[in-house]
Amino acid sequence: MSKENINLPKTKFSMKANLPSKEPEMVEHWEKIGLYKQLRESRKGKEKFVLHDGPPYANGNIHMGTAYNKILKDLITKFHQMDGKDSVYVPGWDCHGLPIEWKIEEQYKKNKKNKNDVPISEFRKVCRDFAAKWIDVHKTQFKRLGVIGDWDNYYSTMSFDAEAQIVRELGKFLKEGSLYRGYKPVLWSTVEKTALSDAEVEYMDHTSDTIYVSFPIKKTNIEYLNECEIIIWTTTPWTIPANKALAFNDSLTYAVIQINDDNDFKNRKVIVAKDLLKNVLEENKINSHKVLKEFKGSEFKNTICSHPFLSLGYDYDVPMLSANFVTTEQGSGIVHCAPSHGPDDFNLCLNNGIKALETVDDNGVYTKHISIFEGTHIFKANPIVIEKLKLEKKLLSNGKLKHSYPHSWRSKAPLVHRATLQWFISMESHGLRKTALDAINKTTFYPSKAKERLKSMIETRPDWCVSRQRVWGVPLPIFISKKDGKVLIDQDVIENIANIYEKEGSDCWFSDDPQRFLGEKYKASDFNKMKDIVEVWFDSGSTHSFVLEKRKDLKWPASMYLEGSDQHRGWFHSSLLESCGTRGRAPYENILSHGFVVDGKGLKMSKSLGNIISPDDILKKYGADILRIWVASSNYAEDLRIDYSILEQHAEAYRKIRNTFRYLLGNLNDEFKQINLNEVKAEDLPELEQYMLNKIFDLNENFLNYYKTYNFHNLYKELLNFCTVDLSAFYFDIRKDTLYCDTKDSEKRKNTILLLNIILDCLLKWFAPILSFTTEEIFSIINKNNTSIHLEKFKKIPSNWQNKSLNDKWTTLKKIRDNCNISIEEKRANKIIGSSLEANIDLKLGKKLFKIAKDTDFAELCITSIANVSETENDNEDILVNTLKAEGNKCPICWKINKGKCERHGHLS
RNA sequence: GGGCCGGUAGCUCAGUUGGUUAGAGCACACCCUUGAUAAGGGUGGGGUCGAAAGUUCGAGUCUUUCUCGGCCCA
Repeated sequence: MSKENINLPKTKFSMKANLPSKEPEMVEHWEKIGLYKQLRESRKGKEKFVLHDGPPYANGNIHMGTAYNKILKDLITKFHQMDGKDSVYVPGWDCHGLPIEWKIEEQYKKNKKNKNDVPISEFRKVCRDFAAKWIDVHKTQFKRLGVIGDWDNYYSTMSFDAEAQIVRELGKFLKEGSLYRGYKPVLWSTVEKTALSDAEVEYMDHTSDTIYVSFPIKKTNIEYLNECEIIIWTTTPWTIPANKALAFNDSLTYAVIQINDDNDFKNRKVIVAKDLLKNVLEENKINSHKVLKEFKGSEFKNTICSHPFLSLGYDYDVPMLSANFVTTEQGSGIVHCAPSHGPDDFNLCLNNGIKALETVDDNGVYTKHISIFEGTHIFKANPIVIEKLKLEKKLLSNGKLKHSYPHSWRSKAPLVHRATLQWFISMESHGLRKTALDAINKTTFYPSKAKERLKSMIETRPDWCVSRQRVWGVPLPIFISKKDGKVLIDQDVIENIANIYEKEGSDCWFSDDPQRFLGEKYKASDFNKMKDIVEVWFDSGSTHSFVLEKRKDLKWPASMYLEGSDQHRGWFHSSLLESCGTRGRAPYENILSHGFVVDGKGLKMSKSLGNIISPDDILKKYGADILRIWVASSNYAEDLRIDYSILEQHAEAYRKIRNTFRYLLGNLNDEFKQINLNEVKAEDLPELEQYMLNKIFDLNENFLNYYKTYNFHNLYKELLNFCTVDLSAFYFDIRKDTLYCDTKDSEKRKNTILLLNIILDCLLKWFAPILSFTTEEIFSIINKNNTSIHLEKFKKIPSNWQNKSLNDKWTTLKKIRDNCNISIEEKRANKIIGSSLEANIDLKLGKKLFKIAKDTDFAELCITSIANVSETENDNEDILVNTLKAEGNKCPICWKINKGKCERHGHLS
């Protein structure tokens, strides 16, 4: 008998995917048909879902983290779009900032060019071109991942309208009065007279003067602390004149000791940490001492000391403050704090109401705030400080220490922490912190634990420092009166500047006559123009204003912000503060934060570990759809593991899914027929088909629930299991007989074809957001009109497909089927049979089960030649299966073994 | 060093308010099939739930400590 008499599957849809070569063609196709535009038109007027893109930095090739982020965004955008919404996605880029500035400076260095010889506006032009170049590179790379968005009308923080709007936003804080001037320590080079960023600092060995200094206790709640002196140790004696506080650790134990040696400190009572006592005694060569008392650091609360230079006019209080940065690594366990000269010191003092002052000027010379030392260079001050401490009998000892110390990369000069004039947005003056915390409570977080993370950061963060002493950024639009040092606050000036930027960008701030920005109301000669730029977090924190609010196709607030969990301190944070400060609420309704991409063992990717995988590697080897499966199947609430064995697993799953589609297309001979689901008369179909409709209904319910809660890894698992368990191993396997061996006009076969059409339709749409390329490939086979799967909607599944009692019944039938398979397997292992069609099964069921299963054709269900079902005497749930070798001859068409004629095909045995 | 989060089969993930013998798919092994064929089916092995201690009649689930990892901060 020839094969022409049976209906074998036939399809153009190849088993081999060839994604790396096929996908780029699809990207072109989407571009050619103007898919993004069509998507917008197809949902005109519908409810908007706006996922506002967090701008990646326009620098360097994309890595796994960026690829993950963009694909996840694309999944979500597509899910909402297919759910019928107008799901708009406008990609953006973050362009200003130090990393680019730094890259350009490096290029200059290579070409022996000096940044300072180049006009700022020219330098900025090079930065601008650099960012633009990387935006182009990124765009191509993101499109290759299958990400659909408004690539032609992307946003960037360096566009003229963005720079203009950033000025307007700053203007709001300025007008309100929450933007203020203050001091903050930065790493400063007194040689180059400039602040340096972390990237410009190199650590080298340096020999410092060290001193042990005593601070007499002036006021205390604890009796035994009276008359005692606190001992501190420092490697920067020149900061002593700037001292404002002392820091201790609550949890450390401290000791009061009396020194008996015959020197300045004879009979004086000093305090150091117990764990450091031995060390202090040795270093200060104290030979004779007595421990008088031990106590917990927490007892220092409310203690106030006086400055060692008290008699020289340093007559202010030096409070003792609790700080967990105090350790017993070295020193005395109590740290001297000069808020102008150390970040720890600065923050601790700031939190305790002690403001930093400008104690040292650009050149490294003490200012008028430091009496006695005014005019002295700090690098020449150490011997003087030591000398004066000795005279005041406050110096326990001094010495030298060679240690790692920050130096300028260029001049190699040692750096110092120096308080500099900076601009801050106050968290308190206008209730910003409270507004932000309220806004967090009104936002939904995925996963929910992210809420606490953002909250605790907002609760404890200091005022927002928004100024930077750099050039590649939006200049702070601030003028200061020469007469009284007051900040010029005038909405007209702000608007004037913004209008200028809108036309030509912000480069002109550095080159043009200040009068141009001030307008006619003020005289430029009366004002100093600020040279600082705005820190880039303010740029990106303002994207909601110049993207969401300004563009007609978007909405404010965004439906969702989605970024890696590091952005709790970054974009989620800055956007929240900016928006709460200017608009009183968060610029987003939902936040989704995802973990970090790590290797297969959970370690972060690094050059030294050699575990880096680039998106490009994966695209070349597997294709974007495999990467998209990885994104969909991973749980973003945790870190995202990836290595080649994980990818191999997903590639395997992909093949399974692909073959599921291939079976559907093959048996439909690529002739898909759109079924109106509401017209399907479920009750007229065989039970197996009814059961499958019920499965589709259930799956669809789960699918929608999972998608609406952004639970993609469970959603994908459901879909995959449906393909493997319900379709491939069950429905498809059972219905092969009907599809291949029944005539085309058989009702049963027609019903199966109906189901295949329905399943193909649903499956294609369910998978489309994830397998963007493969579903498009299939769609192009069954739709000749040059359109796209992504313009479709999810199918609405009729509720009458749900059939709980039938589902229960078939769960039982499947259990019986499992038992049959075990029995068949036994005979197979014993070489009595091979194929299951070589078996007949004799099934004996307990009364309960018999009642359920008596009308079921187990030959069909278990793919055997014959199956008998009978009842046992028991009332229980017995399942007794006896598998026998089927006797007779094999029908050449359906391969069933029969003693007489084949029922369907009539051939003689 | 500090804060937060996490660790369930080789892998990706389930595991309700603490309650039978901790589940699924993939991978693996063996077998069948050769009419989904670089496919398909069946059966099976595999886990001291990161470690230890505690609370409890009972702990993957609660508490503490430790350990490993990630993010942020210093």
